[in-house]
Amino acid sequence: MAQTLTRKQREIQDREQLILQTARDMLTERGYLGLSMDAIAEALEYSKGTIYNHFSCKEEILIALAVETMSKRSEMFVKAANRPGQSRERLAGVGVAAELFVRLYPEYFQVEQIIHSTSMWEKTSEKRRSALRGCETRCMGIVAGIIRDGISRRELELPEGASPEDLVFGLWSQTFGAYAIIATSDTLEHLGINDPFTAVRYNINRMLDGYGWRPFSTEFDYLGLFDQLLEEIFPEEQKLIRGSFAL
Amino acid sequence: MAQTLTRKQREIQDREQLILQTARDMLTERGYLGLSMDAIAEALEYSKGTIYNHFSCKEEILIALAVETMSKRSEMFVKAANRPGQSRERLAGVGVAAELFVRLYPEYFQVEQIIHSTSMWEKTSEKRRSALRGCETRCMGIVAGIIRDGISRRELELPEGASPEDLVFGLWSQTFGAYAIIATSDTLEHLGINDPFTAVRYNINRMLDGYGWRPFSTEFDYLGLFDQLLEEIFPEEQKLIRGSFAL
DNA sequence: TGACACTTGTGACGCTCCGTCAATAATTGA
DNA sequence: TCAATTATTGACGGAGCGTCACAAGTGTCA
Repeated sequence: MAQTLTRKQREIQDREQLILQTARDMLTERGYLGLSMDAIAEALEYSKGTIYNHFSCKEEILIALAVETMSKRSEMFVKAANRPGQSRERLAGVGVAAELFVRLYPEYFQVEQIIHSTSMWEKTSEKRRSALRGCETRCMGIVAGIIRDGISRRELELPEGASPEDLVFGLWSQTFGAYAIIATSDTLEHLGINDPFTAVRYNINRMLDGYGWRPFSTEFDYLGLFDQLLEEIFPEEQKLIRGSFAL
Repeated sequence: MAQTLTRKQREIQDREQLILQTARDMLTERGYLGLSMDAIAEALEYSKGTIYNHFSCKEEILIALAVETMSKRSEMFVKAANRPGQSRERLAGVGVAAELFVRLYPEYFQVEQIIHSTSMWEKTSEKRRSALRGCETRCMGIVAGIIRDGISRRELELPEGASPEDLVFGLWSQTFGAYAIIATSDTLEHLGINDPFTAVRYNINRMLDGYGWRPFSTEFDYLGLFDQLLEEIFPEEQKLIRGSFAL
């Protein structure tokens, strides 16, 4: 009985994964408007009611997808930040993780923007919302930790009145903004931006130089380090994006 | 007859504005999901068909709103860039315009994100799409122009392989990302970011310092200049946001 | 002025999708 | 075996989009 019960429960849990996977595929292939509860039910050959037993509304599915993906992201951040080295090198590792992430999960930016922009936020459960916030906080915490490490190692001094979080915000906006622009503009080339990913790396290095974070990008080849870290920390993931440079 | 015809045409044109205004209000008040064609028709006491004579679908209204707003933005950019002075000062003026813009039209970020994220882009007319791209290009061109001016005045040298557009991209991502985050997170304080707008100004200055754009922010009080420019270039608009600091 | 062509406005209609819920089927426990 | 509990179903109501045949309004000219 406990046997059967758990089997059933396992079955249900597996189905939840199945639903999410189907939803993710639909979202990737046919966009937000192509994602419908009826379509998911039909694709999985379950009735709509069953889907609703798992997720109380469409938004719950979306936010669940976001949580799934974001939690992968924070794992990648941890992995990168754990590599020993100078503070700014470690931050470069996190940068690699961030860039790799958007290449592996380009649909995430779609999901995130929809969640935040369509006033669906309120309809979602507090549990999932806080899970998502948790991932966000964790990612930011990792970066803030590296910054504090840099300060204590005297590789970086923040000016009066600036908190590590302000710098985190700078890095966050820079990357988020850039990746969101990259993901939503079909072409940046007509604007004269031929290699946006490199431009992001470059601009961030300039900002860190401006903060006086040593060694400066003039003294150390961070751009070279990037590729090196990519192979070193994420050998598996790296394979997946080989040759898909242009996004 | 020409008389009557033009009166009618004027009437129709006025109605177009009325529709857009109503749509904008609805969007601001009740979010994207609260915006419906039926609701607009009812609010204006016209039938739905009449609304559809103006805009062939909901997305057309959204993109029309975006064009309207973006064109205001590019006007503000022009106004700011025309102020004489050193290149970096002039860029600061554009920064003021950009910040003022998001405070005056916070709903724009919602609209832009929806347009790009819901696969509605394809449904809109090429005419409006290119109008929107035009505004975008214009804004970027202004910034690129200032950068080129800085280079020719020898206040800035770009490193090998970097184009002015790459720096424009950095400024664009930084501001876009920051404002998008500000607009969609209900609170940044719990993350330790108490004054995000100042943080943006600060981070951008650091990036420009990193590029070696003189005078450096250590030599010149750009943060003070910001407030000064706000009063000088946009005295009218400034009044509108008085006291609404926190967004 | 009145008949005719043309433009503009209308709202019922068909369709799709969301989320519900009473009815039905399956599973469990005794 | 059978009653209680739990899971599943799909018809249904409701909301919104976009269409289209028809109605109302406007201008033209004899």
